[in-house]
Amino acid sequence: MRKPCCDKEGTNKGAWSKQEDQKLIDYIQLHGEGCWRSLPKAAGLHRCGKSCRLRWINYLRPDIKRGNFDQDEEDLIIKLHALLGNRWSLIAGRLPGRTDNEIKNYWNSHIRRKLTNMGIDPNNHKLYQTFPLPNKPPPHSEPSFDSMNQHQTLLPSNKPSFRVDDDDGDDRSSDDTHHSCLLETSSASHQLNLDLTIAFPADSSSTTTLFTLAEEDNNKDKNMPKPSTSENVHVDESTPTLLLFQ
DNA sequence: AATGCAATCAACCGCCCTGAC
DNA sequence: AGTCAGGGCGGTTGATTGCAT
Repeated sequence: MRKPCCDKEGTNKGAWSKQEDQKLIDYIQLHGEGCWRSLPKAAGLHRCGKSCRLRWINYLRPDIKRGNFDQDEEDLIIKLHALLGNRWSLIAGRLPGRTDNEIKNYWNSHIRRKLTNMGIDPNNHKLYQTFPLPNKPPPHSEPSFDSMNQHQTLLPSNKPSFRVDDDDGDDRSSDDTHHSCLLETSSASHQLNLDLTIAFPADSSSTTTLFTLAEEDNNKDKNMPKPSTSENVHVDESTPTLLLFQ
């Protein structure tokens, strides 16, 4: 039986106070990161070590970039998500100053809905099927592309007439399909402008193709869950995957 | 002004991986 | 080889905020 990561009794939970933040900052500046389990006691914090780690990594680190995501970042997230799926830490690794938690939240609150409204399934980055459902009107009025957002770099040239599945929110059952767009070639996919010659927001020297990123991450990321057969991100030149990224 | 609802996001939870022993 | 602790990750929750009625 696994021991809990910390003693639930006597530990604070919920929002961090300024004093707690300062204690954590002071301690880490003095002793550096690491040893999270013992850190709270040493720093005089009544917090779980994991909570301290999260607080530091996501909010207190000096190199955290706060504020809204710009369009380049958003485009990059979408493209990386198409390639990597919900591997937020990997995606975050390509966005300097952004954390996995922040990107995950941004994805779930902004991008997911935006793609859905554009007629793109956020889970697999494919256009929704366009055949109409008999006797079933669209769940709500046709989304207005103009009202959605200013930028439409992913926009297909023609918007779909119907959406089969609204799927706004429940993605739990579709994990297996994260990379399905990488594994098949549909005419719809070809309409997506997934040009990779994008400008990286912070580090232009890292301008490279996602093809390269995928290989690199596959090689270096030992933590990456073993992909199921349908989830394999491995880039194989024989697959149609690259058609999306050429 | 009050209320209800939706959106946002900080934080927690539980699982998994890795390395040390 | 097996066990355990530490750390990392993705999914989910819940408090807060903003907007519509």
